[in-house]
Amino acid sequence: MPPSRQRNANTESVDNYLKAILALSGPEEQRVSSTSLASRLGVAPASVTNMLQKLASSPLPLVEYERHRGVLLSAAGKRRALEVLRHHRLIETFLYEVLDYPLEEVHEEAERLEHFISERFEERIAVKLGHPKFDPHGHCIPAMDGKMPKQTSMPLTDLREQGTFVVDSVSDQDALLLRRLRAHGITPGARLQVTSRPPDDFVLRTSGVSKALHLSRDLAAAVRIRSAH
Amino acid sequence: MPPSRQRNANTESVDNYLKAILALSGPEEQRVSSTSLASRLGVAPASVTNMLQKLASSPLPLVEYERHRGVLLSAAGKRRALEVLRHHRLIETFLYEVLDYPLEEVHEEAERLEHFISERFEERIAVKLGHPKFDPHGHCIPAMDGKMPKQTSMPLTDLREQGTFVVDSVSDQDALLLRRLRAHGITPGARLQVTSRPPDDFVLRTSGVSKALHLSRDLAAAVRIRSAH
DNA sequence: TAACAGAATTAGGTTGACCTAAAATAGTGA
DNA sequence: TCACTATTTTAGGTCAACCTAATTCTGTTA
Ligand SMILES: [Mn+2]
Ligand SMILES: [Mn+2]
Ligand SMILES: [Mn+2]
Ligand SMILES: [Mn+2]
Repeated sequence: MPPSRQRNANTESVDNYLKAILALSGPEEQRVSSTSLASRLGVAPASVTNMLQKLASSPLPLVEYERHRGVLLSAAGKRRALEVLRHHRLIETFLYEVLDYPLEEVHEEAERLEHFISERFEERIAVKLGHPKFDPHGHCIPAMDGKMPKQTSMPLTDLREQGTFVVDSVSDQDALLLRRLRAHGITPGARLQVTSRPPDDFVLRTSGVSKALHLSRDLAAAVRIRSAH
Repeated sequence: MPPSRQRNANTESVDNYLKAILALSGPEEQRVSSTSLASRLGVAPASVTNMLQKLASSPLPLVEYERHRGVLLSAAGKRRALEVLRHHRLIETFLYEVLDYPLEEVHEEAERLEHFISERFEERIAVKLGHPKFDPHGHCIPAMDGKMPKQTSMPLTDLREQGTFVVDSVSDQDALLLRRLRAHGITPGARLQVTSRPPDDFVLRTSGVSKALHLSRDLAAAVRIRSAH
């Protein structure tokens, strides 16, 4: 038999599918289409269909799947997805806080390691970090029991009015965008004064800086904000 | 194409073969047989033959292989094996020093993670640890350029005379043995007074302890000693 | 309501890493 | 030197995770 490294008989690939479904189904837990999964995972749609059929028809199904109508995580699938997400975000925090990684490099490393650390490793870095609630991008870290508070932030690009806000989080998906945001002082917790009428244009002022700055749409799309309490 | 995670197109499996060949060929770099590899790696001999043929016949061969006469690492193969061994031992040291793992648990975790950390991760933990020369079992850590000082220690079971020695290193292969050794105070650096005529019997006295202790042969085989300078 | 576009699935590969069983080879000692 | 045994290799699988190309389904729009 081939070696089963994973405790739950989950492979790296399976975990990545589950995480992708969790991310794409959003807070309302909508069904996720094969194509959206394919494009997020960088595989062919046919590969997705295959995998979904397998995940749905195992003894303990990880997804609910109906042909032509997309997938949803089952209870077991969601549990596992949150476990992997916890790994991911704890590792990111660890790399940033303990190993002094630059913010834009933590994601790629975490994307790999999340699948291979033991429960002991997870627990040890959590203790070392003082059981953090947020990762360095501002994303919240699922608790050990899978609990995660509801999102209260909104995408900067959804903003319809001027005002002062706080950067809630930045997307970890694109290292380049992330570096550009950081260069502009846009990191979680930073104060943002939006001085133009979105969504056409994003003219803002950050914390101490007097010069206004203009954000391109793709940069703005990577930022979530909340009211400046 | 399947995703190529590894920088050198080396897979986890290939790395494990290279490391096993390095370990089994010993300081004299003797040829290694298929069966010894099979038993160390826990795979069928036929699988080993297959893999060796592949490793030997790639554009940049990682091993020198002749049917029925065993394998040797090529220069490239040895370089890679030492790189992975460096990962392994740095990770062990890191788990022990920074994450407070018990000694007997570091090996298993390192055995997995060694294949998945980046060069950046390697460099960062090395810095954090102050570029350590030895892992917590007392094994020496290959330098970045692959250099490693010659072994000067000997197996406790090779001892033919009484005397006082220092524990050089303990084997990391068996967690249970390791725990028993630790319970007896036998850890790298400990002083050992051997009071019986080996190799029949291993009666010893450790550092502060007055009571003599009798070591079984399998425990003794897991210990390497050097003269108490 | 029929046709069509786009989404999704099926059919039929490939590749890596393993397996078992059968065949071949090499070293040994009668 | 010949036969026997232990080692090693070959032959012919499996399984996971991917692929492309062909086919089928669905929701919309003429
Ligand atoms: Mn991943
Ligand atoms: Mn993150
Ligand atoms: Mn390994
Ligand atoms: Mn070690």
